[in-house]
Amino acid sequence: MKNEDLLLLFENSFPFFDKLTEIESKGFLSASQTVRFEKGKNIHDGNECTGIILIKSGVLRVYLLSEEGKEITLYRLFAGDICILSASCVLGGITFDVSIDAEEDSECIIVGSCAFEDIARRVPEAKIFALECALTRFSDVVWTMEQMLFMSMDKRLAIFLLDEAAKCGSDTVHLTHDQIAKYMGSAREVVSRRLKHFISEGILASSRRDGIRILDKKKLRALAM
Amino acid sequence: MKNEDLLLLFENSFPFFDKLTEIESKGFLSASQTVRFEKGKNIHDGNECTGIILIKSGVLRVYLLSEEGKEITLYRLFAGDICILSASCVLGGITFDVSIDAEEDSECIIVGSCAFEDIARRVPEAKIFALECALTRFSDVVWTMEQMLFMSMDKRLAIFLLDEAAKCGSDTVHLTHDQIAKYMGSAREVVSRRLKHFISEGILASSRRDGIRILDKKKLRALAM
DNA sequence: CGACTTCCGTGATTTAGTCACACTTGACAG
DNA sequence: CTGTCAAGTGTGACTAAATCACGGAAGTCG
Repeated sequence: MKNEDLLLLFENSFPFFDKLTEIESKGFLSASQTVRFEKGKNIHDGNECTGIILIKSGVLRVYLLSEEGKEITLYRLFAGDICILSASCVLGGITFDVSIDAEEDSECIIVGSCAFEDIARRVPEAKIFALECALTRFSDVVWTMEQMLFMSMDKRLAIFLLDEAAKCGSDTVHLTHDQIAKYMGSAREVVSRRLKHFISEGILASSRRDGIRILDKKKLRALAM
Repeated sequence: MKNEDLLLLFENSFPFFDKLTEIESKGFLSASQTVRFEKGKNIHDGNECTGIILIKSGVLRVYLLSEEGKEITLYRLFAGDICILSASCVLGGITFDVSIDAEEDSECIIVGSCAFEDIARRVPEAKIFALECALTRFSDVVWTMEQMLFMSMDKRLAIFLLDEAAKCGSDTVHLTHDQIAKYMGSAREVVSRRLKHFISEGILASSRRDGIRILDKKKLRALAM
């Protein structure tokens, strides 16, 4: 990637970028590297401080991982989004660890956390940006939590499928039951059974080749209410 | 409360306070009022923007409330703590609502959100302070979430009781089963049954008058691991 | 065509949450 | 010193969800 392109991208992605001195922005650029992750690959596992990740293309999944291997997806990040929790060391007050996987083949730019930390110390706008970025994720997490606690499996599944269909602009969702379970913090068997139930009601159709297709969006929406 | 005392309190509680001009700090003071809440009273219900709450004494409980009346406690605030989510309007990116109750008779100072918003716009340090404050709560919420998802009821209850005992510096916890259930996002019956189980194992003793007393801290700690 | 992997289906069991109702305890008015 | 009342607790029956333990189908590749 050419340096001018990178500069342009940073100007668009980081609102504080025009507050930096020439030296600072050069340092910022030189601490950045473009990285490709193939689908399914782990990007960050909570131990080291990977740095700030800017997603150029693809999808990243940010999740909690328990010692026993159970997962719950906190949120997902798409092209243009910025992942700040992979650089939690630059944020005072974050005491938990997340894991991050590439959900699709993804191209990202990683800004080393030290470089960012240095900027954040000197430029309040940069610090504010990072904190605000983290805070929008706070909202995502609370939404996930509310779903888990207050909604039935059927409702959550209906919401998930509708969301997913809307996101990829099609009525068909290409995900395995196991993936869905992990997004929802549930178990594959549970998802399978609920899906089977939906299919028997004529709401969905499913095949290995074609994935899960939504037949009756109205009924599904009614379930999601 | 005398104005000088309030000033001193603010200087100690808000690290950005010495960055304010005389006019700003006067405005800040005049937007503040001391309020007493009696035990059990609701302080904030998510709709209006109450303002920033500084706890002088007592305990506040911050929780999510579902439409059906189900609750989960996110965290609790004690003397010296600052509640920022009651002024979520000053934080960009917070899209959820919390409810807040006084868990004990509490004395608080409430700073009007408009006044704070005004300061935050002008003084980066104030904004950073508010965001960082919110972020430490983010960590609390994730911890709560991890407990709910990854731990058994017995383990969570053991952790809760040990925490509680440590907090009040005694081996006896004075809470009803219903309160405990609400802290843990569970149901009273479940808590009752698990407590009964603990009692039958000789880990706890319980009476209406004296509350729940921890007899065998070692066993309880083993359960909490 | 096997051999293999990934994904899915299903029953049995356990844990947790929900519902309905009865019992105990302590407070306090009469 | 009782009745009455509310708050807190105990318990069984039921449902939802998670977990365990399989076995079977469908695609993949040597």
